[in-house]
Amino acid sequence: MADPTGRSELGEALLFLTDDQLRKGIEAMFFAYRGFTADPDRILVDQGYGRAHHRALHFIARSPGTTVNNLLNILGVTKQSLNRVLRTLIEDGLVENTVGLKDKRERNLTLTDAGQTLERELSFAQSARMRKAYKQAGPEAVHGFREVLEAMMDPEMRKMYIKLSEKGGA
Amino acid sequence: MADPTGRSELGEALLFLTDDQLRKGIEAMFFAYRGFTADPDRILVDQGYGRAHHRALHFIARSPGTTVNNLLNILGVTKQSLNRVLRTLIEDGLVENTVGLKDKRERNLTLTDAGQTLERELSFAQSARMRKAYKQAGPEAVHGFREVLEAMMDPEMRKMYIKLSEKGGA
DNA sequence: CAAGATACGTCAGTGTTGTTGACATTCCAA
DNA sequence: TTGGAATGTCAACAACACTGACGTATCTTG
Repeated sequence: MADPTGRSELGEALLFLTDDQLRKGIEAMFFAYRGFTADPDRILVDQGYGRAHHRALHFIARSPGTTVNNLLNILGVTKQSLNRVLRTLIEDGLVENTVGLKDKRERNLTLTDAGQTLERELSFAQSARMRKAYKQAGPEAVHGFREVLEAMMDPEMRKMYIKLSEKGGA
Repeated sequence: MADPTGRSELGEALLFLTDDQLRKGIEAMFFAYRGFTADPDRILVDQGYGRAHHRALHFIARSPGTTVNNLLNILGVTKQSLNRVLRTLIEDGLVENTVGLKDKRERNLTLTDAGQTLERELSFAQSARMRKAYKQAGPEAVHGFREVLEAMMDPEMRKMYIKLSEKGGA
């Protein structure tokens, strides 16, 4: 509401769907995502890691004991790519890799204490920015924020997202 | 409003700032950004281009005649990195590079007809997803979406974003 | 048990995108 | 006019993603 695009012939109900509004949304996503990743990136550079390491740490922390295959589905990368990242994390003693109990083909991934420490540091940095943004925008805006993001996901990603939300969020 | 997190001891006013809510926001950004870039990426692969080419095309289309330096500030990469992208786009006849009139050190960048065609195709694909998400979430949600994203940007990025918004959006 | 499917890891090759370093051109100001 | 700053270009290198192929261990099914 209060949408000063100057084009009123469509009626106010659809003004938020003009090309200009959509373009603003696109550019907002671009610039915001840069901020979103900036703080963890700074920490990771010092350690010789990249964004891929952060993602792996995050989702292992989120689902301790998860399998490689599950992580693959969540992250949407190839196993070769993930393997490179996991290998360095295991070598550096941040992630532990144990043979599955039920199915010995599987590997269960967990964070070591050192891994948890780094993950919490990254999470804290990213959350701090998110908290500031949330606080500044207010609860209603946050609700809308998540509504739009959720509607923007591919269906399969949305399933993952909801599954994760339910797990931690009840 | 209507925030069913089940934890009421903090008082409803701050429930949207719990660690769990912040984590959901982080994961929503991650999954949504994948969707956000998925459609253009598919188109670009066929052409032998990447996401960097899309970004360059987008912001040249947005500010025809812009300089390399300006683009550098917007995109936040090194000039060498941008130059490689620009070179291929120029070689392929999608972007035109003319010596600056006032300052001959500068290069003014514009899209050729072919460049405009591709840029519109990419923009259309990305906008289509954004439109669907906007329509599904509704105008109020869209407002909140943009509020939060804007609050998440680094100050300098926010300046760029607002400057661009004003240019196209008046 | 034999055969096929599944889960994971690895090697080789390629492409995009980021980086640093070196350099040419142009502008501006002392 | 000369030196410094700004702008843009070329070259080499590193990080990280992808495809394709293969090997091993394990599970599942006929």
